[in-house]
Amino acid sequence: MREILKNKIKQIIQDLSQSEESWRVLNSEDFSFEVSLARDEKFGDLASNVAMVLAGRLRQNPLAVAKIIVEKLQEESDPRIAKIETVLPGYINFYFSKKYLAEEIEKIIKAEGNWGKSDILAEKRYIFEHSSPNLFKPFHIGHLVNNSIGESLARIIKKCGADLQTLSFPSDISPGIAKTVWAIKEKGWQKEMTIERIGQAYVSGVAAYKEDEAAKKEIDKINEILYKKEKSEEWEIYEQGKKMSLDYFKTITERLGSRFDDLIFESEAESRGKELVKKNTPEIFTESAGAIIFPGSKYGLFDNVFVNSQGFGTYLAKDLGLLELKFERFKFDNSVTITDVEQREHFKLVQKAGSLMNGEWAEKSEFIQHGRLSFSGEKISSRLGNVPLAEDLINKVKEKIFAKMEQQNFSPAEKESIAEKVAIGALKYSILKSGAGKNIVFDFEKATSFEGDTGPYLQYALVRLNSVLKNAKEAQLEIEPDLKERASEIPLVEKMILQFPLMVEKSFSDRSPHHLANYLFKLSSEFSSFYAQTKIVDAANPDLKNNLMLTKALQITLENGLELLGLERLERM
RNA sequence: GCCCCUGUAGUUCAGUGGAUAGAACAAGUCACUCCUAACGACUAAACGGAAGUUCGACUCUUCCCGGGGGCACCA
Repeated sequence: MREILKNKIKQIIQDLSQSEESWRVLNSEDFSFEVSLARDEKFGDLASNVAMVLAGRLRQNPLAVAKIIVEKLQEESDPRIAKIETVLPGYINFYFSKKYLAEEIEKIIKAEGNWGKSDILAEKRYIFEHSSPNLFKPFHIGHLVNNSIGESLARIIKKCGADLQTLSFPSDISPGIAKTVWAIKEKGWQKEMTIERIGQAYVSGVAAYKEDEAAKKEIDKINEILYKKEKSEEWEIYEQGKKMSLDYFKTITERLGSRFDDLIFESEAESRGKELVKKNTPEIFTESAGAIIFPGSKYGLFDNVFVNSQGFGTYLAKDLGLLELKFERFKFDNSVTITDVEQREHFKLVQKAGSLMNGEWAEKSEFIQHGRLSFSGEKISSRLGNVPLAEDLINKVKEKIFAKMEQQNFSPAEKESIAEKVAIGALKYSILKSGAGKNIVFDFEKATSFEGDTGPYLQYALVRLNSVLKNAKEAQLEIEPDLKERASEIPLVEKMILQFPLMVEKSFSDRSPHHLANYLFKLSSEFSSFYAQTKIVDAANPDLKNNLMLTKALQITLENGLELLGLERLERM
């Protein structure tokens, strides 16, 4: 509809610039105007600033310009538009007709799971890399942020029509891993290795490396063994730990709702990256103090080591190797990688170095960042290191939900399943509701509160929608289109539904699901008001059929929306 | 020190150069025998500072102040 109106207005301006003397100035000039969603119900449904954009050029009063355009617009009537008005300082506001809205609602119900789909990325192939774990290190809440945003963006990109594959890049080789292997061996834990013990070993290995000279030497030796893949006791510990860490990674990411189409390991990328660096020295890289560095300072960045003086690739070389591996293994138009902001500058380096080797690599690769977490209020205890583990946080939230559900009669299994979905939903939503690149202040009380702008609020709205529809079914009220116009005013929530696809696209173009999250919250909130005012399942209500259609369309919108955020949908809670 | 990001109610966040800067939580008030109150209605409360560009700036530019990140062998 926006496009239709915009084109009509364009046509009018073109005609006027040919017929009217005073409009001739516009002829060759480039100007851009908008037909956008009205920001408030009072301003209609769509609004255009075209008159204000033109007024300056025409040296005419914006309102007068608006009136001329509206006059032309009204020459042929459109059944979809009920009213067009001009308002100071020069806006043109459009109001949808009831008929148009009823038709749109019907389309949504027909589209069902496809509602919200767009084709802005049709025919495009994407690979999306997120949730890359450090094997041998615990999956902490930083990973939770990466996973929540990454998973949601991946789903949004798919919804925009792209053919998308997901990828994760587990770190399975690094000095940190050597420290962990050393500690496992030292403690004799290889016989009874657990994921918990691996986490503890990482912490004590790191400490020993700093404080104990002898340990440092042994660890450096182990590091070499691991990089060179030498058969040894340490290598066996490593393999066992790697498998266990990887299984754990799969378990936790599946619990969060993610599955990966493929994994590329850092060890593989390391050897590839190292070769690349060596091959391009001294043309692109240079030797310095026994290491090979990329002279980023030549390009306004900074110098950093790609291959260290021991001859091992640092993570910069690994990411370079990964670039080559991606292009070798996958066919795609765009590759997106999401990492923590602390890596922002480093990826500029990788991208610059990559572009010097192969222009296509940099052109088709995009590196985006999510914000960091900090804490306020109650501290979440951490069993390992100083960052709380994702699992501990989820479980802590679950406890609060169990407490809240005490009075309700759910079977233990049902209770468990609801608590799990609500807990993960609460955490994910608290991450997704603010801009993806912004730092998040993680307040335990707020992140786990179930009131207001929260995941559970959205899930609860859906539960209510489902419940209303169930009641309607039991009362044998059919959901069917009714061409009779609504007797009452169109509720705001009905108009808001139409914005859903726009929010999906906006979330994609800003690479941030928060637009969708905020929209779904506003939609749910508006529905809650409607629900409080209107008894929907009421055979005596003249708008019964319209209300049932609306409820169904809302259910579809919220279901599809929650799916895109990666929140689980619930029948009851 | 240099580079990048950021600064909106008490708090946590929204806000395509345009119409009265929106929410949520906390505070205060009300409602609640009715499709699940994890709900609804209402009140009070904010653009870090200074210049500039513009018909018009929270939004763009510059400077200052505050917060975060990066700057050589960790990722």
